[in-house]
Amino acid sequence: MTSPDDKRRTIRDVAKAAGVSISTASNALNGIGRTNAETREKVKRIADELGFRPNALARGLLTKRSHAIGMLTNDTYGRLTLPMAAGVSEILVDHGVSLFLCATNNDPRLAKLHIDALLDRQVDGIIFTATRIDLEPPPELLKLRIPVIYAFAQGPSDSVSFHPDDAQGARIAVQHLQTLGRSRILHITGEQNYLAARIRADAYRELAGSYGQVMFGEWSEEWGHSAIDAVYSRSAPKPDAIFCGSDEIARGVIDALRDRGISIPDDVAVVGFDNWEVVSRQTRPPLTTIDMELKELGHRAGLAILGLSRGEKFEPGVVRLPCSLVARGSA
Amino acid sequence: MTSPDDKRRTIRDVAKAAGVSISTASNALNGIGRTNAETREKVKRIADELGFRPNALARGLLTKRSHAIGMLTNDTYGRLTLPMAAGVSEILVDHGVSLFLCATNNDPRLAKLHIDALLDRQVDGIIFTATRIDLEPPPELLKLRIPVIYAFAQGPSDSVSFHPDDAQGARIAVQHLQTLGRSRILHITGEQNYLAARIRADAYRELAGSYGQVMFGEWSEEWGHSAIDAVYSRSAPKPDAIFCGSDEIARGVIDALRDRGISIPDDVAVVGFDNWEVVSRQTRPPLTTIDMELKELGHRAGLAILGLSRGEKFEPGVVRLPCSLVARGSA
DNA sequence: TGTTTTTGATAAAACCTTTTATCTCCTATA
DNA sequence: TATAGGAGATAAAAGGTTTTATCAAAAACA
Repeated sequence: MTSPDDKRRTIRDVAKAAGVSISTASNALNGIGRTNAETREKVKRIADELGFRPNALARGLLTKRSHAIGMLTNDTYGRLTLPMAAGVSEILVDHGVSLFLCATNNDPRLAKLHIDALLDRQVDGIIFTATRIDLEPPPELLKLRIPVIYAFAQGPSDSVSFHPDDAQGARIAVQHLQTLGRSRILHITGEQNYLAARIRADAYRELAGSYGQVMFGEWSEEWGHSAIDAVYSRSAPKPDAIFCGSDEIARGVIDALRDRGISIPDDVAVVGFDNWEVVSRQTRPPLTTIDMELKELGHRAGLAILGLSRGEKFEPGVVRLPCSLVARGSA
Repeated sequence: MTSPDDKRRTIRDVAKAAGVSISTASNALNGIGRTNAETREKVKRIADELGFRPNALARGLLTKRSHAIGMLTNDTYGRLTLPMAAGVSEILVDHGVSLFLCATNNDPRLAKLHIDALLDRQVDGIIFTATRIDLEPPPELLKLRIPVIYAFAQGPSDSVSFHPDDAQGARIAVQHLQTLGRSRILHITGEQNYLAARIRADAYRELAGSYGQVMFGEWSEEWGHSAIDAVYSRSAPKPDAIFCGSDEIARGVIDALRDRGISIPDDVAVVGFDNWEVVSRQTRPPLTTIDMELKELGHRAGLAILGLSRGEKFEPGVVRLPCSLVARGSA
């Protein structure tokens, strides 16, 4: 005598308890085929009573759809990746699809290992995410039989990628400052070999007028500091607003300005980029900044991979999702 | 005529190409049963040439081991969770086990949804992680047939949990300050209703001597600020060192001390807690702080769940993993 | 030479579902 | 009345693997 909870119930148990065949039980539960409404209800009720849940492995083996997708990411500390993963997950769970998380640490060998494992598990698709747009995805991804979506990363030309609209984000930042009456707007940003930094800088230049000037440097608070030191140690006319390439840079900028007794936003207005709340909420004053809507980006990527895995077609190319401005005290 | 890469190769293809039966192919590939060394090599070679990889669904269906485990987490912004997930993943990938990531957003309904999905997929085990130790895990976890590990979270008494050793972490912080010759050490920390905060505070009190004083507040930079304001607006003797409950608090403390022209570490030494590099590397001076070794915690949790899923036994209870001190400029 | 072991290989069952093809009743039509 | 058609149910195949039981041939033994 074994206890009733000893092992999982199978559809065979349900069928036997309902006094029908396995196929009838399956049809009834899935609501397909020709089934009498009465038996259908009975089977469903009994399945419920027994706590029956179909074995996803068996189902996937037969239907060739595992209802799982893989997400490849190259970072571990996750300021960019995790919001996206949360967005993806939110969409998937609503569709009964689970998410494999694979951290590749930028190691091609590890990436291959993970991709193989995902294929072995018959995932319905793969989302590749990166910490910067212009990062090469692992070559193994290019020739798969399953769909691949690139989020915050650049896929090959016939693939579909989702990026934040960096140019639009830069524009709304500059326009916000101009609406506040600022005309001498400086742009302090990160490394020039980041595509996103160049796109933002270009968009900024289009609007900034003759005063416009871009200072490339690093993605660090320290660089924000030293950039301000540089600006105020030269004789050129001083800015009345600064658009920063990241919240961290903005934090350094704000700290440096405060050290000089410059009032924010009265003397100089500051706008950041990222809306990384742990930074942007903690500056004094709190930082007005650009939000890349990473969770929404995850939503879109999730919907896309679901659609593709069902055979829907998507226009190849880069989809740029609009950024939004979060107004706080600094501008 | 279909192209050779049209679909995945099955073991049947390998068997046919090698001129052996399916069972022989299986035995050869897995190195079990009685197989001639020569045929074994041949089968392996041909499987390799064909790029054969076994279907994990079929294998899991039969062996009842899916070689996948689920990780339940309640946060989305991931400062604590993601390093742990990376640690777990590192261990698992070495053992050919994949990781389902489930973000529950602290929503019990969502947690149940995810747990059910994991069970349907026949995961070999579940790791529950949280953002604070004293957070109730979802009740569904308590009565599963598969093993559950609690990481950074408190399971029932017969379960196995992994926590950072908060008491030891607090002790090495205080001892470090004392080694530097400081005797008036203050403890500024977060909310008292966090168990971790209370444990650290208790350990601190044991060592701090008569000057010892704990200021509970919030886990924010702002609280660090206002705590310093409070300390310096009263007439009591001033501290020569401050042990902070988080790096964010420490950052607020350092900024406030600098505003007052107090030199760090000469006048006041500061130690943080978390080693959240984006904060601790950016303070001026850089922050000496306690690292909870979250990745190592992930390693241990991963090894534990692997062991349990193979039927090994683990002593129930809480395993406390030692923290380490990272010396930078502030103390 | 006849019998028992050992070796190597295989057929078939099993895992749990879904789906196709079949089958049995009934009812409606000619 | 004979036949066609439809409703409802089912047996069986399929999916890809592992494993058990079986089998044939070669080797070892008496």
